Amino acid sequence: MHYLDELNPAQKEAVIHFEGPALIIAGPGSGKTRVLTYRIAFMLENAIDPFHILSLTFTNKAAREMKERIQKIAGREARNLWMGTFHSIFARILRIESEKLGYPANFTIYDSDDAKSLIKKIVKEMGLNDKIYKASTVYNRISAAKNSLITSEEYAADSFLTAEDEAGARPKIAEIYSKYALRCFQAAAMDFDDLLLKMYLLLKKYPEVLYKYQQKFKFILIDEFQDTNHAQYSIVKMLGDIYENIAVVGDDAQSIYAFRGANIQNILNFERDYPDLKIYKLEQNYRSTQAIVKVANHIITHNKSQLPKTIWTSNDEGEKIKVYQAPSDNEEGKLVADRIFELKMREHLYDDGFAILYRTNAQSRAFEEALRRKNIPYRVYGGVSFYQRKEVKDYLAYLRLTVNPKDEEALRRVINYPTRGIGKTTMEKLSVWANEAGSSLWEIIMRIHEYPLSGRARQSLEDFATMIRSFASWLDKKDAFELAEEIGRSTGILKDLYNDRSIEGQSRYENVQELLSSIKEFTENPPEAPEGEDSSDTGLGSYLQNVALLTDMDQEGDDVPRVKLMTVHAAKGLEFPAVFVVGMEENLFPSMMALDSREGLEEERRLFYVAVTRAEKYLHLSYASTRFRFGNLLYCEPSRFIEELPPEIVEFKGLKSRKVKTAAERQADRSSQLKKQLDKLREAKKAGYQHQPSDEFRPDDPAEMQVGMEVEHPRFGFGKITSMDGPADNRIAHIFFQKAGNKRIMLKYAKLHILRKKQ
DNA sequence: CAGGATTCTCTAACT
DNA sequence: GAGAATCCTG
Repeated sequence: MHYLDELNPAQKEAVIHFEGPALIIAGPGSGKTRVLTYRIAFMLENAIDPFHILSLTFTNKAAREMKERIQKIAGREARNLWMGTFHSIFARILRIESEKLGYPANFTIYDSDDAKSLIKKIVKEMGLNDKIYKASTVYNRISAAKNSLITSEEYAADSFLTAEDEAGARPKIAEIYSKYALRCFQAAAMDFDDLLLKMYLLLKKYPEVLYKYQQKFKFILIDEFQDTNHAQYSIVKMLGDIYENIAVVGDDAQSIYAFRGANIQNILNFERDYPDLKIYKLEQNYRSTQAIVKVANHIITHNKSQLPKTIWTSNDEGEKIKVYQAPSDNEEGKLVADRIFELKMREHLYDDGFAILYRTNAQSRAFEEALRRKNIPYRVYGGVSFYQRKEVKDYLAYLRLTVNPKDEEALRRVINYPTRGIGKTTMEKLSVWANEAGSSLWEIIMRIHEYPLSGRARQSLEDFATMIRSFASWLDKKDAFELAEEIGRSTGILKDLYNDRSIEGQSRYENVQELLSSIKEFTENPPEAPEGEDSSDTGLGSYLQNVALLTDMDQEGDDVPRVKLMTVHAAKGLEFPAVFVVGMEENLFPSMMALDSREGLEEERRLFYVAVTRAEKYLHLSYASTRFRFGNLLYCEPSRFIEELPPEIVEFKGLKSRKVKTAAERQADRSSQLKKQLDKLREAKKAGYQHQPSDEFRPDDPAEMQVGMEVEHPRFGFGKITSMDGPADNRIAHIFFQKAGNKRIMLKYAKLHILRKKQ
């Protein structure tokens, strides 16, 4: 049978019309991957050169699997396809074209920890309050700018952005951004977002480079198009501008990355940008039972707008969807473990047929414990990933430094680990000199004899530099594994970790061993490169390029079947016979952060839709009435999403009534004690700091307030009244707070304590 | 300067 | 309640 005959008419259409712009709207379980694979296979069959095909996916795993499937149909030719994530493909091109941007080909990729740590340092150096300029806040702001293709210069010149920052009492963000960009450049490093921004700038600035890749990628395919952001779309649009052979596959109902700048509008823009666009709709679901499809369709109708489509299935009706209530988060864990055990016995499922999906990584704990108790093997995906562990990062930092000694984050991480007498004071001196000279720390160390530094510290620095350089001299002679082992030995980190015989110490040592064996795996089995490219590159540099963009999901599969635990986000694109969506509570799913806006809530609902549509046969939802969060016990109410389920196909287990609280009751809950605590924390977070009222704080009579007084506010801290206005019965004071900046305070509500009458 | 003790902070998702 | 940051002491 020819593979095209496996397709339904809609799928077939989408496969065989491979020229010109195409939008394939693919509902969950509608054979999207199959269409993409066959489309490429069909192209190869029709004499399209694989070197001319670029296929972009969201995970490395998806790319790898697709490539394998294409190889099965089309043969070896398939390895010449360019297939990968946006980030990894662009990183590859940027390495080739690096010198145009003034970067070396061996540039480092900073992960978000590296980026935040650098931002933190810059904030400190600028003498700013790190409570207001929190690394994560600043990072997010810079990241959003980059994903909108705004460089640091453009940012500083953009009056809207800077006005926003000033209104948020963070006027220095533009300055931090430009310093950050400079420091990354000096360190020969790019962060995740740079891989997009710099790629865009490269194509924009060098028409000949653009032309080269336009000619190379005559056919472009994009998976999960609903989750692309502005930068990604702009780049692809440029690349496809000559031939317009762009096929995108996506589902607006599964758009769950708006928080990262993903833009559903991209789908609409796409229609606008390509008027002769062909649209295909894949509406038949092959994955799930009728019950599950019905529930999913019903969920999504609560959202206001979406592209019209009707998902249907010819599968069996299947079991009703079950909803469980548990008294606490731990009980929820037990309950789910029990159900898994039961279902496994009753339906003869394997452990890897089960997935537990939650909203936040922190929720995994209760389930891990319960599964362990029942001896059910499981694996947690995501969370603190393997590559984020301290010992792994330390080890990798040595490897990074060997390849790129300018890498400031790597240098700082290991310059005194294991301890070699290079302390804080020395590092501060180095920083100052580096800033003065506008160069990297490494370059200062190279010329340390030109700087006034006393004997011991200087000797240590020189020894350190000699060691790193000796590693570097092995780069072309040893493969990644040999060199990594050598580095572990001569730096003493392997011994250091081995000597710690505590439980945690042993696990750290094991992690490092696992890292080493994954490096060995890489050298024995380097990822297949297209013909003509250096495919035998098993060196350290090549390994690091690979590892920087790996995620937890890309880790090797298991020998034993295991229950899978992950966030709903991580489950995108996956399917399981039995799915448990847990923690179905207000403020958790939907997340508290999302409740402020309609868009936020609708994204949560799409997320729920994604969770539900992962299930093939059995779908279970659960929630807990109490839960530990923030170290204290919270009373929880069921998620509004539970309320929205169609009652006729839902079974409520062990519940007195399926009635969930009314809006009024919900409002009442909102003012409960614990809620207040959380709200307070949230506000403090917004303001960027938390003021602790002093002991003698007591509110004074508002009538006494006058211009020029110094006052204390329980939240904003200390400040001075600069002016007052408003009618006598509603005086509004303008107060300049030392930390919070200017505020307008309504005297009749605010609690103010007078510190000094007038100066 | 190092290592231990203590305090602080954070819990939304991912490349 | 964990992990990081900071403080404290030898």
